[in-house]
Order: sequence, then C-alpha cells, then structure tokens
Amino acid sequence: MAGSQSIEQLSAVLELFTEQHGLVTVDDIMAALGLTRSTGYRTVRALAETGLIDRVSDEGYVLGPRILELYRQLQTGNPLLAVARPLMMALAAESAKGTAVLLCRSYRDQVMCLHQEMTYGPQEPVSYQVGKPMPLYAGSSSLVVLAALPRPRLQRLYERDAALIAKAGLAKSSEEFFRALKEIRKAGSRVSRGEVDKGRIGISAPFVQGDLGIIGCLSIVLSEAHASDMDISRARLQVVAAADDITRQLAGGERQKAAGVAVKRKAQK
Amino acid sequence: MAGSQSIEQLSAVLELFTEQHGLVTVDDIMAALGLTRSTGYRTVRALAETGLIDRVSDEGYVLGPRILELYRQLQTGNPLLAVARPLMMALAAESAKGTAVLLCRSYRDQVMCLHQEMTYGPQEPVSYQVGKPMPLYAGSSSLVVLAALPRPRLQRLYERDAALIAKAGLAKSSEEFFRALKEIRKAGSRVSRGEVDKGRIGISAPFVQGDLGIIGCLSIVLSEAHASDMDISRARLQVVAAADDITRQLAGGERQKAAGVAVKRKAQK
DNA sequence: TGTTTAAATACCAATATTTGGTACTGTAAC
DNA sequence: GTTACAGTACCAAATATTGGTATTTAAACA
Repeated sequence: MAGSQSIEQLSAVLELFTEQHGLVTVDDIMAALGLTRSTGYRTVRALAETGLIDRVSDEGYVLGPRILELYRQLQTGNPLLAVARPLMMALAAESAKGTAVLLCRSYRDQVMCLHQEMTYGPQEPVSYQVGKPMPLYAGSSSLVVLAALPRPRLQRLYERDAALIAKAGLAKSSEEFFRALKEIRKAGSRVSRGEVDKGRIGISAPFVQGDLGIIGCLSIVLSEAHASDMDISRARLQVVAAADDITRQLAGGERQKAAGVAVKRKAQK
Repeated sequence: MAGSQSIEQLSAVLELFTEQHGLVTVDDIMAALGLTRSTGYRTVRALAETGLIDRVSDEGYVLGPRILELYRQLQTGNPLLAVARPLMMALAAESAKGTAVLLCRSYRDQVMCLHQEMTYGPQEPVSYQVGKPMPLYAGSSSLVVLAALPRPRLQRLYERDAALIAKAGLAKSSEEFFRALKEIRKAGSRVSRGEVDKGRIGISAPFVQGDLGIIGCLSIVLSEAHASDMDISRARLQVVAAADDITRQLAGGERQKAAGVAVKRKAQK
C-alpha cells in the first residue's frame, strides 16, 4: 500500500502550501492536481485526519499541528542534531554577543539550515533560517557545502546554473568554477563577508554524514562591525575543529565499524 | 489518487518516528505495516524522494529536511501564528526576565504548544514545548482549553478518562468535573502554581479560531520565586486581553463577515 | 582476487484500491 | 419557503498497487 504514485500526490498537495500562500482551498487542490470533486474532498479529509493539514474556518486549509509534532521528533531524534547541538551550544557560549552558530546541509541542489544557536543579546538578521532552502552559490555555508559535493554532481550543476554562478560572482567559466571549489576544499573552510547579509561575516567548515552523500557544514556568523581579524581566525579554527568532530562522531556512531575506512558507496547519484 | 487508505499508511510510517526511536529501518516499517519486501522498499524510496524521510548511512531512516521546510511554511503561513506572534512578542517585551509566553491549542484530545516567546535571560524549563502533545487535565493552558471544549466532547472525555482526571486532582466525579470547568469558563482565565513545572506559575486565557472547533489559549508563565501577587493579576489581565484580541482578529480576518454573529456551525463532532 | 552473503531493485500478471459520476444532505443566503 | 452551494455517500468501472521471483549491486569474507 501507499504506492509511489499516491505519495507523490500527497507531496504535491503539501507543496501547495508556500510562504506567500499559506491558506489553500479544496478547489486549489483539485485544480492543482486535476482531481474531481469527490476525490478532492476525500483526499483533503484524509490528510486533515492525520493532522498534516488543518481546516481553518470556511476559508480553507493550512498546514496542521502534526507538522509541529514531526518537527519536534526530528529535533529530538535526529542523530546529526544530537551530535551537533552540544557542539553548537559550546561554540555559542564562547562567542561574542550577536554571534549566530548555524548547522546547514545540502538539500535538493540547495542548502538548508537545520539548526541555529544564538548568543544572548540583539542579533542582526541571518538569511539562513531553519527550513529555508538557500541558493548554493553564495555565502560561506553554501560554498563549503558546494565544494564538498562529488565532481559529477558539480558538473551537472555547472551546466545547468552557469548563468547563476556567474551572476553570483563565483566563476565565469567551468574551469574557474572547479578551481575555486578546489581551493575551498583544500582550505577546509571558508570566510565570506557580507555575501548574503550585509554586516555579517560567515565562517564555515564542512562535514560528511555517514557513508552517504549528505554533506553539511557548521558556520559561525559574526557581526562585521565588532569582529577583529583575530576573532575571525579564532572562529575559523573552532568551526573546523567542531565540524571534524561531527564527522568523526557520526562515523563512530555507526556501530561496530571500528576501522576508520568509511566512505565506500558512491555519494548520491 | 492518494486515496484515504494510502494516506493512512503514510501517516502510519511517520508515526514510527518517535522521540525515543528516531532511527527507523526498512524492516521496522515492513514489520509495522505488514508490507512485503518489494512494497516496503518502494514505499520508503518514494517517501525519501519527497524528503519527508532521509536515509542516514546504512542504519536506516530519520525524518527528513522536508519536515523543516514544512515547519517553516507553517510558521510563516499560518494565520493564527501571524495574529498571535506580535501579541506574544509584545507581552514578552513587557514581562520580567525568565518569563515565557505560550500559544497552545487543542490537538487530538491533548494540548499542543504552537509557539513560544521567551524574555531574554536564563529560563526555568517549561514542559509545554512546541510540537509536544500534553495531557488535558493539568496546567493552566490545558485547563482553559479543556473548559472551552463543547459539552458532548467533555462528556466523552470524562467517560474515558475519569481515572486520569481523578489522579490529576481535577475532579472525583462527573458533577465535580463539569462544575470545575464551568467555573474556569466563567472566570475566563486560569492561574495554576507548580501544577506542571515546579517553580512555575501559569496564567492562561482561551480563544477560539474561526467557526470551527479549534480552541486555543495564550499563557504567561512566570517564575514562582520572583512573581508577586500584583505581577500575577497584571499578567492575567494582559493574557485575557490578548486572547480576546486573537479571537477578534481571527474572526475579523474572515472576509466580508462584517456582522459579529459568528459561531454558527457546530464545533467538532 | 575470487566467492559468499545480503541489500536493494526490476518485472509483470493478479488483485484490491482508488476513482468519478450521480444522487443526496444539511447549511447558508435569498 | 425556496434556491444555491459546500460537502458526503454510494457503487461499478478503471487503474494503480501489490508481491512473487529473478536480477543486480555492493559489501564482507577468505
């Protein structure tokens, strides 16, 4: 049961809920998926019973409380977060006011922030918000993740996004692109100033999750106004150490696998 | 497409991910839903493609990044949150350090916190965490929500949960139960001390969402050590005013409905 | 390096679920 | 009271899902 087609359909319903358009009517759903009345209502009712969507008066449906419940289960049950959170809290505790610590990962040719730890006190905004997919080609977080992706995937990305990549000021040719990424890879970390948010400095280092192609990074985001060069290089050391720690712990957590061999399977396709 | 049965199945898969057991194997899923190998793998693959679940090395699957994306869309698109958040921020801004402001609602015979605003500074813990279903029979938030539920539903709840209700010290008989709730309803707010978290005082007031049976509440949670009686009565006034404001704004937001008639349809079933 | 074991996928006819037309109900507007 | 409309019930026809088995792939082993 629950064949792949119905799951796709369900996913299509959930996709109708966007940031701008949070309220979806049954008619919207029927129209978008090409369903008849009966089927439309039935689908919506079934979804509402699971709590994934939620009826709001006569106007339509919004995403439901079950989403929050799942969110919480992800927060508590996800091994990456379990490993990363204490490290992030430690980093935040050692950092100056107005600093943000971010955990991001690759997600569908984009980068998504999974978790943030903020130091006390007022914060300048950070565009990388939890759950918001961000472009791959700007910002220290995106770039270290990008640089860590396997070559064939980068190839495809460049072919598709050459224009975007040029526009982001990252590279004007395929050669330049690969060279730039190679340098980031070699450096093992990346600092960018005001690339995404004016007045912010991002400092990021990558990690790998398990034998699979899940690539992520840890970032420290400083306020440009208050950060000295020494602060930046200190943050860089910290973030690299913490990211390596994540890689190690995630690999170590995989049961018996005592040997440090790792990474055999091909990453993504 | 996406018939109700497949949606149930999908929901059943998501239910396997719990706080304690965040990592689920394909075998777990096949066993839990009684699927054969082929179907099990297919289902899992389809779900992974939507991003709802996410493969973590060889060990199995965890809830995936799509959950975070949906979480964010709920945060930005949900009209209740849109209305409540500014009010909550205002309340938090006016409150003493260590205060938490909570938005909760009824959810499947439980109460779930949808959002929190904390004042700056260290916080004693609050059990009502976002996305965590809480029992209906203790704590000011739960009780004001409970008291606002329609009578027939209360009847069924009492029949089912008489033992729980007695154990929570709420009522030893059906009469006492309804009388206690009636008083809460009449008071329009509720204060409870250390009922859920030691050292915390909860102050809650209910609101209704639209013509439907969605009942929620706004709560201010103070630290028992620092709150004077005056602080408490001030908070009570604030929380009642803000909750009423939510009710009003949610009703007003429903287009033309200029008349203040409202609430015709029966609440839940 | 070659062999064994296990995990995961491809395939396709049988099956069970989904589907959509119409008819029906209750509620709100007129 | 009547009309319009959102939402549901029903059931035979159509379709997607299912589950054996065979096959592929990759890791573990010797």
